[in-house]
Order: sequence, then structure tokens, then C-alpha cells
Amino acid sequence: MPELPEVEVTRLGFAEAIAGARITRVAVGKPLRWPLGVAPDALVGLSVRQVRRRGKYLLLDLSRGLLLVHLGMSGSLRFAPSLPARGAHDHFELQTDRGVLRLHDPRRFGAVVWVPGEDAPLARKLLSGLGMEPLSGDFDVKAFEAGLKASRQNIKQVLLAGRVVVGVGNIYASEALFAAHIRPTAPASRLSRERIERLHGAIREVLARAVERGGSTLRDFSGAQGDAGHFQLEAKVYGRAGLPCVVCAAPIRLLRQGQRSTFFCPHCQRG
DNA sequence: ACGTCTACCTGTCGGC
DNA sequence: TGCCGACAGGTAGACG
Repeated sequence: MPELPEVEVTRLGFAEAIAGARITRVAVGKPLRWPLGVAPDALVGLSVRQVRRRGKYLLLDLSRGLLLVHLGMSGSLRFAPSLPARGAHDHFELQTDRGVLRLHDPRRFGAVVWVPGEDAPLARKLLSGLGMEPLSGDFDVKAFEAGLKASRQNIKQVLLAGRVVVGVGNIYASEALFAAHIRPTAPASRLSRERIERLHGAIREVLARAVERGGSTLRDFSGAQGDAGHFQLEAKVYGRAGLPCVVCAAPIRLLRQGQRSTFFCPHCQRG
């Protein structure tokens, strides 16, 4: 479910409210992608200092160590003064003196991992190797171009891989390529400077717009306040196979790249 | 070192 | 109505 916009919307929905909160109780459900890495009770008494984001990871800085939270495919976080009893898919919960933070994740591809610091081996394994943050200043055209030139894959899969730029998942990869008029199958290393500039701008615009709209709610995503996103209503190609292109009316096409669906307009995206 | 494929898990949807 | 396969927002790890 969650790509960068959904993760950022989630962060914005509880970061301020939880800052300074003291953990009073920790509850866990079924196993997630990795073990927590610490006894749940060892977190009791710690406080949450701030919530940052790196790619699709949320980093909760605690008074000792930090929690890395990933929402996987089906995860969502909720933060509220109180919540109903935990359900079958609520697999992690922090009770604090300011409210309850709960991870709901039916497929359990998500993760909550405690590490002593960002330089801990597990943290390094997960976070080093991540590409540039698309909404920050370090995402400049030159570095983007250098990353694309070094790849021998098609541009869609390079975006998804997150080694050059992070946060662009399956929805926004198709959307950004449509906005930039670039065919998803184009080899990344052969894109012209002009196309790279267009794509660079398109990625930033699409992601920023999606954050503004509260993310995309395809099935059940909701932000930390429980509210659905609306960007999916603005999707020009994702999920629209066979429907007319909103620009030229040509039928949107669907193809598979690396076992994932890609949507594009054969007329608007010719290069 | 890179590209490609598998696996993880549950729910939903379309077709028969 | 029920069963079965295909598919779903991600990505580490194994393999060649």
C-alpha cells in the first residue's frame, strides 16, 4: 500500500502529537517481517522524541535507540487518545501517556524493529543503499542523471528499486512516467538530459501532490488520524487499463515488468 | 556487482 | 453459493 506519500502523510498525522510521549505499555500480535529486536517491555519508560522518515521507513527516535517502522504492502498506523480493543491484524501497539500508536497490517510484510542507533548493523542494512530523498534538496538533476546512466534496466524498474531515488512505488512510478511522457520500458541509461529533467520534476510534483491529497487509498490505507487519501482519484494511468487516456483518449495499456503491473499511454509516452 | 526471481502473508475479486 | 487462480501499495535474500 504505502509509498512515500502515504508514509509521509502517516508521519504528519502523528509526529507532533507523539513527540515527548512516554511509553507505558507495548503489545505485540503475530510476527512481522523481522523480530522487534528487544523485549517489548524494555521499551516501557522510554519516550518518543521525534518521528522522521527515510524513504518508506519511519524512524521513531526514542530516549534510548530508535524504532524503524515499515508499512510493507498493507500496513497503516493509527494514533489516537484511545482505540478499540486490538483486532486480528493489529500486530504492534505502543501505549503512551499521550495516546496509542497502533500498526494494522493484514499481510504482515511490514516491520517494527528496535535498534540502538542508526549505525547499528541492522539499521545500516536497511537504510544504507537507499537512494536520494525526492522531496529534499539533495535530489538534484545531475545526481539523478548519474544514477540513471549507471543502470542497465528499464526506467520503471530503476525507479521502483529505490537505489537512485527512494519512495517511488508502483502507483507513482507509472504516474510520474506518464507526467514526464516517458515510456516505462525505456532503458534508464539512454534517457536524454531533457527527459531526465522532465522526470525529475514529475517525480517531485506527483509525490508532493499526493502528499497534499492525503496519499492514495486503493483499499484500506488511512493516515494516522484514520482518514483516507484521495490522490487515487487523480491517477491518470494507474489502474486504468483499457480506459481512455485523460489527455489523448487512447486506451491505457497494462504490461508486466518484474512481476509488477505498469500502466502507460501508448500515445502520450512514446519515448 | 548487477539483474532476475522467489518468498513472505492475507484478503478480494472475477470466472466457472 | 462455492471453489480456484490471479492479483494487490514492498523488498530482502538467493541465485546466476
